Amino acid sequence: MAIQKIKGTKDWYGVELQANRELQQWMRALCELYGYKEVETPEFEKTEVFKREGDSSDVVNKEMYTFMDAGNRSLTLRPEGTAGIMRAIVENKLYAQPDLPLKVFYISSCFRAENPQKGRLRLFHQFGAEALGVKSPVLDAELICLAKTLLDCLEIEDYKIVINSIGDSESRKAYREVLRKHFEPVLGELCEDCKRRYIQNPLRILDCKVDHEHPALVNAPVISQSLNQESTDYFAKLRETLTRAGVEYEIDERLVRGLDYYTDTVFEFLSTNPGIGAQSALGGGGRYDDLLAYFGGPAMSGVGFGMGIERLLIALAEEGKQFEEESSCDLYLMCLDEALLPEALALATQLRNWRIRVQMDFQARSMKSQFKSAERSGAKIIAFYGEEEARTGSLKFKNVDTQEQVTISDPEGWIDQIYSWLQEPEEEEHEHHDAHLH
RNA sequence: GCGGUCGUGGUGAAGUCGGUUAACACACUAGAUUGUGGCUCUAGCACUCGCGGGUUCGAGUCCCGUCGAUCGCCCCA
Repeated sequence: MAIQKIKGTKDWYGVELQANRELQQWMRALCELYGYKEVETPEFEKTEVFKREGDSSDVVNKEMYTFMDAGNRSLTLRPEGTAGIMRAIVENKLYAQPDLPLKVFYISSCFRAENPQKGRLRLFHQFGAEALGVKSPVLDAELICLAKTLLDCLEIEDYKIVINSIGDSESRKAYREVLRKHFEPVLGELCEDCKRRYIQNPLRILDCKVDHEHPALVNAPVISQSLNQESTDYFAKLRETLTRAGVEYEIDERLVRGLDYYTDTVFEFLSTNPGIGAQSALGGGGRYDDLLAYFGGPAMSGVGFGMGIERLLIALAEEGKQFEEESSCDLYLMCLDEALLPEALALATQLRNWRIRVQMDFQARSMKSQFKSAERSGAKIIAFYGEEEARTGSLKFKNVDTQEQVTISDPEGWIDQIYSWLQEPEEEEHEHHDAHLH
């Protein structure tokens, strides 16, 4: 059997690749607008970059591609963007700059050993931004604005923003205990998953789908009651700032996120389109107070978010937003005699030197076949090169839309003719291949 | 990692209780039409049904395994 790609990976080509690139252009353009600079870090790092002491998240504990190199060092393919960025910031002392916050962004591939499904691949792409060195709810809000603006620019409409505060690590620890106490009496009535969550991470019981209606869940204490004054004020300020910025959001007291390093602010961008599948989070992020220090940097607080590029693509497709396949050819050169092929290539090269996108036939096939190829290429102009033209040192041009034909012997004249035809905007739609995203 | 569904050409797919030549459509190639396409007509286009094994006189059809896709769980972007 033919060799197949690895499960959960994807080959990119055609319109989908084009759509992906277009997305990335928007990301870079917006980050420039917001003053975030691009950073690129290696695809793999020492395992301890991602795996930190006491980390309970699945992403880190069971979904990493970890292997030993020849020197018996444990290396890991990055499962998320933030950790590598933190390491790079510390290693290169990027934090040592007069103007804080330090604002960076990345577009990178990530690897997670999960079972694939819609919106979840083993090798996927994340766009993320991080801002370090200033702890302010206003900065949290800026990041949310950046992510929101991206979705708006892409014309994604079916989404909502949910936010929450999970407080500092002490508040969270306290809340965990409150929850354990709350659920202890009814533990026997909860599902198997919840019994496990009770031990591992009681916060997760809150968004259980099975026990959703259990009175103990409905009446569960909310985290806001466990927050200290500082965190409560911080969250209030964030809400105020978002409202002032015209950002609509919901508060979800049950929003807890999968990575362990978050403190205070957490947020998610959820697609509300029914076609998105079970993996409806387009992006998410939050504040982290202790991450930079973990890597040996100063005790700087940061905020960041990540967005799944593939998920954005799915959301766009599900909302019926299509990318049009661009024509990649201006002129199709028809060569009518096999003996003239070398000369035809010379002509094509000459035209290409004038920045005209030329495709040509390499087999001197029948005119009919060449016309078909020309049509498929999307070229607005066809140039004929056969015995007659070779004899007179000329080229015959045909305007595909108007059927107009002229024979021109002077190369300067060729260029003038081609440019004049190409610059005329053709109103009539000439078979624009509607490009679906999948 | 676990569970459901699925796997036939370049594409969409038909294939009846296992029965011998794998339908149909689109696309593609060639010709009708030897320097002007998009219409029409004609012809061609799957030594083989994801892969491996088994049952059988006979398997695309049944069984087992495996790989992959898809949907969901867990979890996450």
